Amino acid sequence: MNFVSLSKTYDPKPVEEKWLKSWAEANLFSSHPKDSHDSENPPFVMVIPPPNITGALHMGHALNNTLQDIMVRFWKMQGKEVNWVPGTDHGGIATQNVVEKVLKAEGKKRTDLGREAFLERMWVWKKECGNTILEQLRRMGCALDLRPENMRFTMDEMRGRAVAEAFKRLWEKGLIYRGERMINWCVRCGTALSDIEVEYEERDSKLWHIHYPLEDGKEGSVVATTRPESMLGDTAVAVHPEDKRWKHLIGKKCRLPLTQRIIPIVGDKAIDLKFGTGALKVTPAHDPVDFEIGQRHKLDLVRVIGLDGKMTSEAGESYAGLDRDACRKKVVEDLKAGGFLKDEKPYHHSVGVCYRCNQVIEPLLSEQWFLKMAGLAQKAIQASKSKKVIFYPESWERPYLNWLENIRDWCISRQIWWGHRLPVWYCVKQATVCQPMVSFDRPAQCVSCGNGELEQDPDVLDTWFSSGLWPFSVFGWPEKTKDLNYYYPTTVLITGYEILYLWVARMVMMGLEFMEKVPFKDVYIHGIVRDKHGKKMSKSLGNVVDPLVLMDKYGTDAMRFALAVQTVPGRDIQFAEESLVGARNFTNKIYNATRYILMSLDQASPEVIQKISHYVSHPQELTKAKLDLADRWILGQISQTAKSVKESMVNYRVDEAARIIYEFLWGDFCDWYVEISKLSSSGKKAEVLGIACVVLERCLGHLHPIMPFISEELEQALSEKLGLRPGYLLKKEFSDFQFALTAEDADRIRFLKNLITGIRTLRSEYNIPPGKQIEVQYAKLESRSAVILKENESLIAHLAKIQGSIAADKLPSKSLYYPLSEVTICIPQSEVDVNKLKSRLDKERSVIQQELENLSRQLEDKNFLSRAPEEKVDEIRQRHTQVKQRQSRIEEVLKNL
RNA sequence: GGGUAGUUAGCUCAGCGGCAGAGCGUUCCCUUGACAUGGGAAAGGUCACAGGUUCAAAUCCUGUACUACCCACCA
Repeated sequence: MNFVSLSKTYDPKPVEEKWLKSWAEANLFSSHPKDSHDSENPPFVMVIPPPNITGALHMGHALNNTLQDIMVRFWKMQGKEVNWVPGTDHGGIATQNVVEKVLKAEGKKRTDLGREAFLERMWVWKKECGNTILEQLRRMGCALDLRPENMRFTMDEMRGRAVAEAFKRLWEKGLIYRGERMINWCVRCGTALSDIEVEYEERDSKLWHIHYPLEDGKEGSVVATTRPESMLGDTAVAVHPEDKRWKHLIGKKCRLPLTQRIIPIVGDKAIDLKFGTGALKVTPAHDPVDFEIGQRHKLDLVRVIGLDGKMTSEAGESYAGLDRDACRKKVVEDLKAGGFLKDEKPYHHSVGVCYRCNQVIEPLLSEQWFLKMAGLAQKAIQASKSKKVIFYPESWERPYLNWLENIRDWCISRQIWWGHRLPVWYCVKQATVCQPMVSFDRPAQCVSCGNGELEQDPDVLDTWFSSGLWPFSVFGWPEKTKDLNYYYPTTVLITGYEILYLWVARMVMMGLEFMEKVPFKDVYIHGIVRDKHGKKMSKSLGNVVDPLVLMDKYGTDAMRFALAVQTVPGRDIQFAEESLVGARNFTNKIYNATRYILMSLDQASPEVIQKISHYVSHPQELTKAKLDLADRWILGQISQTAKSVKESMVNYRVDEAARIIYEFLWGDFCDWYVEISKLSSSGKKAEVLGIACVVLERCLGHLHPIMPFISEELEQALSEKLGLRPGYLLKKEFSDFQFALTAEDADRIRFLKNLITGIRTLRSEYNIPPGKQIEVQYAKLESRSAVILKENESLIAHLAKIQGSIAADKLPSKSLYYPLSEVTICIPQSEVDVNKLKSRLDKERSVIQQELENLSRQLEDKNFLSRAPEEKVDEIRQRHTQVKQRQSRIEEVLKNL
């Protein structure tokens, strides 16, 4: 790129395209396993949370993958062998729903196609959607080896075998069982769900009070319910045994309204005396609590709601076939007509809904496959308590433990088509007699009777079952592969808190069960990306932002930076597009700073260039050169920055790292050093330009994990200009460079910055044009400060735009004054607005007065002097001296006005 | 009902024992030869509230209020 002739603003598009192509061609992101695991220098390994193939990636993915890519690039640059394993997830119900929606638009249902044809459609979808996702990951600059042969998919052959093997082992261990239980049924999706796949939503409804008369028609009990339609399946009324209102009824029978059924009134301690009427209608077939009560009292089960959400024939002639909602209306009407409805109160409560389609969940009794969790959870709890798994931030450990401690068996079977078919085979001839067989491939014959006609269980596994195996299935488990040996366990998992239980906890359990090692050492939990008002992004709210659009508009680096700098571990981001403007401006700043340095290099002689490139390759040599204060300062700053950035990165504080680089690059480097460098004499040029190049190059290195494109572009342009061997930043080895700023130098810089700012403030306040050269007098200058001023005369002149300066013994009259601790700055003027000057100084006086009082109080406090650390006391003393000096200067000026 | 996090400038958020910070927004000045996607300067704060610990609290502890989220079988 020709920086001199090209535009003044950075254009990310061509740069991104260029490097994406270049990185892919260089196969920069692949990893190769070593024969043995080196525990001294373990590889950095991460498996991607495989995106569901439900559509395009959203901002959550952008954040997740930005964070992962930052860690990957960072550790790669630290010289680690890095493997970031890419893949996608089949996404079970979610994906099936998406394709069903597409079919619906064509006027078809999945049942019209049949299982086989439908699955074909699913695979077509998988291919398209998978490619879209790949393209997005690529565009984001993710350092993933996305070649087809390196891609994993939860439903590819290898992962399929892993799933079947895991199922088989758990089955043989007796951890998987089949049974009829109360499960969560999604009427719309037509499948069972596990407990954590049910979400709860607050809804406005009613609480109906219904009179259940006694058998003989006399006054019985009044029950309270939110689900009147379920009364058709009631087989008892339950009251608390100690409830004075109702306990006399226990043992009696009542007549279930709208039916001919006679049901008992039972006493059960599970009843909450304070709720509703204190009497509960018991529907054992359609409510988990009622089911338990039913078990305790040996009640009948009457199923009135079918799998399709319609009332069954058991509901009675007038209701059978009605949709559950319609039935509710009719039941309420009928109760009203029959005089049974005693009350109808507005009621706000939470109802369970399907996490994939938002429809109300129907709890019902069904035969399903379950995985026993207690033992698995116990090991996962231990792993966390013994710090084998560490959460960042650690506040997520408790919810994780809490969930595991209260875990219930996992319903793993789903009645959908898209997923891993249960590896269970039945003998067609004698299904009830012969043993079911568990195997990935179709067994040749029935083990019990030798019959060859076998049928596979129609159910598929919960999509999270295969996800749970991901950290080792990606490496070829159950085969003992080289990959598995070298890469497992992985280093860190980076994911959002919304799938802590669904996924993270399951991976830990499965990893411990099958690999006997935790699947990852660290878990970095990030938040979700919300809109600028703090609302969750959703299609229905219309507040969804497409990462691709943002990348097009502001550049990928800008989007990545904006996300990175706003991400505090575990916390949500309120994301406003404005934040991208700031990030985009930052890319422009970096580009222009580099452009300026390249332009300067253009003007340098070949000898100077050679010298500079020597410095860039051997920065330590700079310390031997004759350095000015500003040179020493910026070298000290970059050293400090390097240290801080690394520390933040190691602790997953990507936001801190981003902020540190931003502040250094813009605040220290551009605003001060580059400006200062502009006045360097030609004799010193090689050193100053050399320092600028060294500092900039290192800064680009630190920036690379966060902003890979622009850093690569500028670094390579710089290398080229300096005639250095080109190479990717990712592979670049920066020699260790440390330069410590002395306390004296730090103090000198502080003084100079205050001085320059002071002069600028006066200029600004009194509308002295920035370009106008003025003269400054330094009144009552200390001898030490005089030396600093003398040594940095031209620097001050340049930055504060002053023409000349003289040291004065007394305060000159008719001046603008700006008292510092060490000197009083005076700008002589023909006309001075004394009142304005006075009011500012008065204000400063009161501020400084307050500060001085605070400092004095501390220094007079014996407890402070004896108990505070010595360096703290020294610090306060020093500050006290400075503030005191400044105060007396302010007083002096005020007296003179 | 239990738990977790948050409450700091107009907005979005850092800071988490030792001078209250950044970005955006606001006001003023500036086309200076990297950048107006820029430079310089300024205004703006009872760090939610009440107690406590400490020489010292925005920061640690306790409680209160509000907000958000998570968990739980409130019919």
